[in-house]
Amino acid sequence: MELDNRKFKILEAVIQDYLRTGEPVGSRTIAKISDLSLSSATIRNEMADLEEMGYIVQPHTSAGRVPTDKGYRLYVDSILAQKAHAESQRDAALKKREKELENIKKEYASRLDRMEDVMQAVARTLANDTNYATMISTSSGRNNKIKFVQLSRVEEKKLLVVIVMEGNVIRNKVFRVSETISEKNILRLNMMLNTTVTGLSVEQLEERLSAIEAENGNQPMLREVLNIIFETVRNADDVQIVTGGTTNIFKYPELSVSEIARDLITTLEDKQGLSGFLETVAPESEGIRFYIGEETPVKSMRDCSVVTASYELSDGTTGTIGIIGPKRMDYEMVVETLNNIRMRLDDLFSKN
Amino acid sequence: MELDNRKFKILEAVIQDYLRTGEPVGSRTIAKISDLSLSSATIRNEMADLEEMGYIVQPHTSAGRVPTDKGYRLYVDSILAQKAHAESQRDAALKKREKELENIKKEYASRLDRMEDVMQAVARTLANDTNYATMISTSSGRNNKIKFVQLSRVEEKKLLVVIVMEGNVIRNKVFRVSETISEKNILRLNMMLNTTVTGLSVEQLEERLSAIEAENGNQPMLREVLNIIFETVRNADDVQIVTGGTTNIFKYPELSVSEIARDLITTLEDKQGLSGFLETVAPESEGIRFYIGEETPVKSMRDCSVVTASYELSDGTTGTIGIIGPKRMDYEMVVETLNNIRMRLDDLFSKN
DNA sequence: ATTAGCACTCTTTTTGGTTGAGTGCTAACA
DNA sequence: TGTTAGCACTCAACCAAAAAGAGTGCTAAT
Repeated sequence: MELDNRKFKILEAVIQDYLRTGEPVGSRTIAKISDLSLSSATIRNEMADLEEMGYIVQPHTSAGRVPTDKGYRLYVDSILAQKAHAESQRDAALKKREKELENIKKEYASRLDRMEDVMQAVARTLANDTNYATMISTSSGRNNKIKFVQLSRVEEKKLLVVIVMEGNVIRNKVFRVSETISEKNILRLNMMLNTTVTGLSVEQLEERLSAIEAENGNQPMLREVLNIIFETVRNADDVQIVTGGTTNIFKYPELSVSEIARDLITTLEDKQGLSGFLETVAPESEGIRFYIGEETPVKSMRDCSVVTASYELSDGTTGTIGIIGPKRMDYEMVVETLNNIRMRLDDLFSKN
Repeated sequence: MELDNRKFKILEAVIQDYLRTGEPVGSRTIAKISDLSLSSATIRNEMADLEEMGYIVQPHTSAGRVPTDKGYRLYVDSILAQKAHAESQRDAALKKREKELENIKKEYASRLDRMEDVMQAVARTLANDTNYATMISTSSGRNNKIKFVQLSRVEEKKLLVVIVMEGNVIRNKVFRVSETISEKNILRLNMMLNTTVTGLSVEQLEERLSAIEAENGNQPMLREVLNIIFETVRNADDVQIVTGGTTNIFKYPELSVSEIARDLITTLEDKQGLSGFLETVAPESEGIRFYIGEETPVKSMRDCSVVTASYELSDGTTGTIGIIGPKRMDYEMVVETLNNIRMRLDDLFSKN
C-alpha cells in the first residue's frame, strides 16, 4: 500500500491533534479540523490503512488513534525536509530568546571562572523556554592547548600550580612535595615550564612528557611537578554534564506516572548515565538528532523523545545539548530553539 | 487532662507502628503489640483522650489513629532526652559508615580543588545510607583568611589573579586591564599584595580597602587589581548548596503523589529556595534540629520532616546538613547518622 | 470513490451493595 | 473506680453490574 498525499495529510492531522491534547484522536475530530472536507467514514477507512502501515495504533478497540514511533519519525523527518527549504521566519520569539541570552551573558561575565555555572544557566533558561527537561554536556576536548603555567609556593612544602588553557579555562591544584624548593628554583621551573609546556595540547603533553624530562636532565622534582600538571590538565578534560528543568516532566500526564517520573528524574540526577548517551551522539551528525520513544539508548526514556544538538566553541570545547520531553513534544519549536542556541553559544563564550 | 505514663506508652506504640507501616493504627493492634496487657476497649478510651489532647487524629471516623505533628514532636523530644543519657551503642552500622567516609575521602583527595564536588559526594552517600533526600549548605564564612595571592600576565592586557584561602580553597579570575603593565610592575604588585593583603579576612579586606590604596600612593592600577581581588574573594564566600538522593522521596507513597513530589523536587532542584532554610537554622542551636510537618519554613515540605545538623570545620567553613523524609522517618537512625557525619566531617577535610 | 447509518466494542463513569476495620458507648464486672 | 465485653454504628475500600459515550468497521446507497 502506498502512502499517498491524502493519507499523509490525515496522519499529520492525527499527530498534530495528539500533540495538542495528548488524547487518542478519532475520525470525527479529523473530519472537523482538517480542511480535506471528507466525511468521518472516509477518514476512518484511511486511518485503518494508516494503522495497517504501522503509523498509528489504537490503544484499544473503539478508541481513537495514537501515533506510533514510526509515525512520529515520519512526521519529524517531513518537518526537517520542509525546514531545509524555507529557512524559518525570524519572529517575536527570537527577540525574547535574544534577551535571555543577554541575561546569561551577564551572569557569565560575572564569574568567568566557572564554565559549569554558565552551562547550568543555559540549561535552566532553555528548560524554562521550552517546558521540557534539558541536559548539556561539555568536554573541553583533548586538543585544548595550555596557554600559561604558574607555580608558586604557598607553604613550606606545598606548591600551587595554576594552569590557564586556551579559552581561559583555569585549573589549579595545591600539592605537597617531598622536599623544600627554594624560591629561586621555583622561578627557574616556571621559566622552563612556560617555554616547554605552553602551546601543547593535553594529548601532546602526554606524548612529550618523558622527552621533556630527559631534555631537562631528569630532575626528580621536575618529574613530580610535570605529573601533577598532566593530571590536573587531564581532569579539566572531563566531560561535564548539567541538567535543567527536570521537574518540567510533571507537566505531561503521560510522564507523571510515579514510576516513569522516578526513573526519569533518577537518570537526570545521576548525570553519569547520560554521558554515554550524549557522547555517542556527537561525531558524525553535526546537526540535530531525534530519538523517538524506543529509539533512545536510555531505557528510562523510552516514553520520551529526545532531541539533541551538538556544538563546538571556538576554543575547542565541544558538547551536546539535549531536550527531553514527551513523545508528543513540539518538535518544530524545539528544533528552532536548538538551532538558535547553537548558533549563539559560540558568541556567548568567545566574547569574553 | 494529664499525659500519664500509660498514655505515653500508647502514644509511643501508635507512632512506632505507624513509622513502620504508614497506615493508621487501631486499638486492637496496639493491644496486641504493646506489653501493657490491656484490652482494646481500654486502649480505645485512652486513644480518645490522646486525640482530645491533640497527639493523634483519625483520618476519618472509624479509621485508626495517625500521629499529628504535635505527637511526633513529643516523641522526637523524648528520644532526644533518652539519647542524652545513654550514649548510643557503637555497632556494625558504624563500621559501614566509616568505610563510606573512607571512600569519600579518597575521592576528595583526587580533586582537592573542588569543595563542591566533595559535598556532592557526601550528600549522595548520606542519601544512599538513609534512603531520604539530603541537602548540604557550605559557606566559607566571612572570616576566612587570605593566605596567598599571585598575579600573572596571561595576555598583553589580561591578568590572572589566583587567591589561596585558609583551608586551601582556591579562587581565580582572568581580567582585562586598561593598560599594559610591565613584568617588573607585576612583580612589585605581587610583593606588595602579599605583604598587605595576606592574613586578612574578607571582612577585614573590605574595611582596609581604601586604607591600603592610600598607603601605596593611590596608583590607579592598584585600585583596579584590589577591587577584582575583593570581588573574587567575596564570591568565594557565597553559600553553596548541594542536594542528593532527591528521588528517594518516591520510596514513600505518601510523598509520591504527583503534586507533592513535583513541588518537593522543584525546591530541591532550584537550590536557591533552600538557602533561606539552611541559613536561618545554624547559629544558636549547635546541635540537631527537627522540623516536623508544618514546622518547616518551606511550604513544599509541609508533608515532610526535616532534620538538620550544623557543622563547622577547622578552616572556618560552616554549614548545615539537612535530611528530608516523610514525617514517619526513622528519627533515631537519622540522628545517629547525622551525629556521626558531623563528627567526622572535620577530620575528612582537615586531613588534607 | 464517497458517505450515511447502524451494530458492535470497549472504556469510563455511576450506582448500589457488601465487607471489614475500627470506633464510641453502655452495662457488667472485679 | 478502673477495666472489659459486647453491640450498634460509621466509613473507606472493594466489587459487580449497569449506563453512558466515544469510536470503530462494515454494508448499502449515492
